[in-house]
Amino acid sequence: MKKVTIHEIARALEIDSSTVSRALNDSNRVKKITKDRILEKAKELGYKRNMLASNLRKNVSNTIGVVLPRVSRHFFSTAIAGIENVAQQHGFNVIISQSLEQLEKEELIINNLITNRVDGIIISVSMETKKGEHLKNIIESGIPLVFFDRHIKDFQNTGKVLIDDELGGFLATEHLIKCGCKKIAHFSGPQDIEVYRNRLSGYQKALEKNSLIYDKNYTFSSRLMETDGIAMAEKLLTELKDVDAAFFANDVSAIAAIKYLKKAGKNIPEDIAIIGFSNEPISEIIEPSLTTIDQSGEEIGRLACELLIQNIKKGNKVLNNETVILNPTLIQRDSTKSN
Amino acid sequence: MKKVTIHEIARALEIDSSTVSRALNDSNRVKKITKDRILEKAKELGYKRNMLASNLRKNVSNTIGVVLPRVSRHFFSTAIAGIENVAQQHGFNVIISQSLEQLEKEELIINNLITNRVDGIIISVSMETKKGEHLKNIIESGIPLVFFDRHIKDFQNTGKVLIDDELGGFLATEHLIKCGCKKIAHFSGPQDIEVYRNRLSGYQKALEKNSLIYDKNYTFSSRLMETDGIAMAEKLLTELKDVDAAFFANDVSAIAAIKYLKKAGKNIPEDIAIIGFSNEPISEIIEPSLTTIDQSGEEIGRLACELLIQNIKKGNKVLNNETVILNPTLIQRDSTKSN
DNA sequence: TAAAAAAATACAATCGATTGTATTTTGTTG
DNA sequence: CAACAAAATACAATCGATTGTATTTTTTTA
Repeated sequence: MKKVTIHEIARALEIDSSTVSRALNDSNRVKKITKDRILEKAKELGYKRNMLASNLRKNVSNTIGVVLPRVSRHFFSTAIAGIENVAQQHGFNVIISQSLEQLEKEELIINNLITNRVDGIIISVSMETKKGEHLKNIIESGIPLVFFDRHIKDFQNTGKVLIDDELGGFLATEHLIKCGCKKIAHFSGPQDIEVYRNRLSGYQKALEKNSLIYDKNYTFSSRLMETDGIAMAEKLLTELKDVDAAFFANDVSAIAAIKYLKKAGKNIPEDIAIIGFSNEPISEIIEPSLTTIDQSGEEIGRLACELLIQNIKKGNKVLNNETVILNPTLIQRDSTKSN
Repeated sequence: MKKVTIHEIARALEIDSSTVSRALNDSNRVKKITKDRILEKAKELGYKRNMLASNLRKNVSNTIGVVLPRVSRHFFSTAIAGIENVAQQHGFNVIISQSLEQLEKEELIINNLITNRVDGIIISVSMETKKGEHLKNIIESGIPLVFFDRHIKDFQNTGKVLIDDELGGFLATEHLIKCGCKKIAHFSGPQDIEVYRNRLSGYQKALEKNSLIYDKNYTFSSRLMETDGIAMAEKLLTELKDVDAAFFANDVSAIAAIKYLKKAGKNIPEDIAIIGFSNEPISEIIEPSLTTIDQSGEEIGRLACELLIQNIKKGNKVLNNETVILNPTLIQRDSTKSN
């Protein structure tokens, strides 16, 4: 097996390996002619720099770790696109890991990123992540951290790029109200997750502003998977017959509910209006197409990565721990009907 | 900033760093009592092993690189799930990179994986990848390589895990025939891509076996994007009025066509039966739900990873370069009607 | 209890690249 | 062309962990 190192090259040319190293890094301490000879020999031998060694010595890794619940969600995959774009522009590699909403997996991943000495971490935490003990390790290891979307409320010393979920919840709810709905149920996610609390709070504010009564018996929490959507639809058909609109905190559950309600003979939006959150691609395909809130994943990814790289470059200096908040937008489709 | 190394621990306990290293690796060359002292001190100081150093010394990276067109496609994200599962079981990390169907990006990624000394690579190549010069580098660097799904036909010295696309095309077409369709159009992808050629060939074989005439004027090629699906639907409404069934080589185009045809007043499957390929989640959501071919991404990922790890463990020995071929299955839904 | 065997620990080289400092070579100038 | 500056190159330490070998300590055995 090939094992070409700078020492191989040095030996072949009868020069010192330090000169080879400098030549390969295009240092001006090496004469042009020597440089050329070295580069040629390197190509000839099929030399590939060993990043492990280089990074160990330089105490960097040139790599950004991205941790998120799952890559298959549209919002996250567009965020990845944004992150990769920016990272590439600055010469960083990106490694992506999925927590699959499991805290234990997230801990493993984080530990792994730390031991692999990534230069920075961008994270959107799992549904099971309440406190951030494992995340504190990141800070203690001196690795810059940026949250995006799902964050931990009181976590200090990190940048954050968030969606104004309260505004999103508000927009969704007010839209339903404008459609003439009077009794609006809200199906939220785990309440120890900031984003879901905020969507709920936006829902409350919209009700309040429009003089509707907030009744906590019309608010539910679940993990918002497909099965949860079905369970909620079932609930709408039985216990919640007076409800004329439902605001789901994500599209997946909203769509599962729509399918179930249709099968049960309900008309959407006439009998019950439905609104989701996230603007997944399927929300456009389902019939009726789903009114939802768009979060601009690409932009959030881009901004998170820019903030992170800014902090990586600052080194030990005071980091930029600002919180950037993006505005979500309402995408009106056929599952709600404004009159 | 903290910078705890085994030497820190060694100094604190006035022992040698080699003993510390062995203790942390649970070697039986260290007395239980010493081990305990070391582990305790390590925890106290917040020690995190530096994988860069460890991997450099051991000449491994414990990491598998995965290269694929895009993580947002359902097939690929399920394949990732399969890969991650197996990798985790064997103690490997996975780093995922997207080529976004661009050869240039794929080359950058590969180079990067090599310099980062990953232990093995799993790849599904981009649409632009015809020859595999950049992939040869992988082999030359002694890194085991496994293709999955999209591969390069004559590439030697690698494992492959493929879908039997010809069978898939055959199943799809024969299903349409069994539904009583007589005139079946096929909308294929770029013909320089193996998988699409194979699906076409399965289509031909099914026609032949059932004594239907293959007419190449009823076969078309495109990149199978949404717009292509619409263009094909348009064609069905005008030039191809005698067609009573259409086999699309992916779901995205099939769904775009269904939407267009419905809008034009066609009944599916009565007026025209439609079948797709891939079993994307939307295919279940659209109305009528789309009959399609499932590729079992999870399994392909799992098998690819198992094969790769097998080869990684073999070290320098002769690798297992078998080609595993998986059978796709027909998922019957409402866009076709068997009688 | 002394010698031999076994266990525990220390020493030192190593992985491959980088980098501060020392030395040699080349170039410039009076 | 001697003297000095500048350029090019060599030397050697280093990053942090691992590991073969040497040494010390403990245990076993005769």
